[in-house]
Amino acid sequence: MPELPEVETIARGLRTGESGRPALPGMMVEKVSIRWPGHIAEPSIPVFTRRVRGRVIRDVSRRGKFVVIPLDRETLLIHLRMSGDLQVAPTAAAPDRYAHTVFHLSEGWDLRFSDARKFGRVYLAQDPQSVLGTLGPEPLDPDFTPAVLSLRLRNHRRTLKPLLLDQTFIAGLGNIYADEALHRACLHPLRRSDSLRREEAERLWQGIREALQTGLQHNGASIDWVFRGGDFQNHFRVYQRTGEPCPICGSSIARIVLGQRGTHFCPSCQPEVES
DNA sequence: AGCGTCACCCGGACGC
DNA sequence: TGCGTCCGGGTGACGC
Repeated sequence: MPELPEVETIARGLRTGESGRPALPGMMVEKVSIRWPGHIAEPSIPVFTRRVRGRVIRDVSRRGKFVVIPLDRETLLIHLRMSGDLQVAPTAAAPDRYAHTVFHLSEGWDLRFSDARKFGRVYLAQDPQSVLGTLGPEPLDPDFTPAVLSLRLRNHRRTLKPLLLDQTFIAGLGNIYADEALHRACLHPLRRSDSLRREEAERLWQGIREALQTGLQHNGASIDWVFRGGDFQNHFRVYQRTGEPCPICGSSIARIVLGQRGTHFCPSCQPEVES
């Protein structure tokens, strides 16, 4: 489940090049191999194949959990979902069995979208806003102030944890960083969004920023999906630490299910009543 | 309208 | 070995 820090780490690597692999900007897509049609969300496969051919990659960036690749015409948008990974590899090297979509680039290089669980999606859009338009604010953007978060929280009467996972509320958080952010903010995941006092909303803002920035410093977390490099998984405070001691107070980390998602928290640091 | 819940898409991991 | 179950991001259906 690549979330904001993992997607950002992947996007940076593709933009600048890494470990002997070239940077993507400036390279041309000579053709695309689609081994599993379900990967292509839009447009249709024939149209996608035709329109992407001959395009030059201008940049690689990120919006929410999307990898955004502007071409000289149109924009390629890739959502990695659960198990997706993007790698640059020599065309001559055998692709792994999950490389369902492969862009053959200039100079003998591939951009490979490997995705074991096939949840990922590729979009080719004239206007990237048609795909990204519903996303909420970027949590690390300077415009995302505590006041902005506070206002958005009060505009809903929703359970905190599922609200943090709602990409239209805030873009980029997934299960890991939502749990880690709530723990840092000392807020119970069942709290109602409109019940937070100003000081609590500020704590949540801080918790979100700290969790994401710490994840970024560790190049993201490597669990479940094939992702090399990141080691934030060794620094989780609550996520997937059910029964283990809270790093702050030593209490046993609890796990509940909220909105069909495993939710990890410290019952002592994150009391259900106002703190 | 806003909210919560659930099914669905997949296949790896794991328990029995 | 071979089942069954769990997990999860995002979307859409449904009911309140």
